[in-house]
Amino acid sequence: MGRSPCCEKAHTNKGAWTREEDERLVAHVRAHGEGCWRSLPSAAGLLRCGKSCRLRWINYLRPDLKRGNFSRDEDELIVKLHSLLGNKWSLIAARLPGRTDNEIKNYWNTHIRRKLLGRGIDPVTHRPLTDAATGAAAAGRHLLPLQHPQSERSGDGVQLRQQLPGPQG
DNA sequence: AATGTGCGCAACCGCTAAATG
DNA sequence: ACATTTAGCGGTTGCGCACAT
Repeated sequence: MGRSPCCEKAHTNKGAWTREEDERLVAHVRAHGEGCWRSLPSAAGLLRCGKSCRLRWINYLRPDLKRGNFSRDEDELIVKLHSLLGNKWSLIAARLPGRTDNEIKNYWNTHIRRKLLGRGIDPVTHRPLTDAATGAAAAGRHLLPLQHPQSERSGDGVQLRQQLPGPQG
């Protein structure tokens, strides 16, 4: 049958990573590369799920991460890309070197989304909010999810790449 | 100074497409 | 062709900190 299980269900740590765990993960990836996440935990001596290791590496430990505040250019680029791609954070992150999809997603939800709402712009459609929608947004209710036709999962925004700006730097 | 509240970030959860036997 | 697992993605949650009361 298929592959062997992803990770041992028992004896896996959860929650915040310790410094020692980080060091083990970094050392292992440096030595062996970002290969098979499934076998990485045992090979690196970590009591973590491979999925957790991958997330930790991509979002926090990768050496090419910028970290720190988003520049105004990055801010504007995220808004522009989001208007074209919708919540395709990985695609947006691919256009922002040194930034991760998780980081951009967090930044969007905590900063940009609020900023757009403050300007009376719907963060989903990037269009001016109607009075009714404004009321709903102000009340913190769920707006109807609006699919960006170009950003359907199947299409993956491939066609869009022609109209998108190139990677920064 | 103590308590309450909101925000930001890291990590987890659940799902899907792709890969594998 | 099918069943099963992996890798990756997006949504959500929970903790810790800063600020307000």
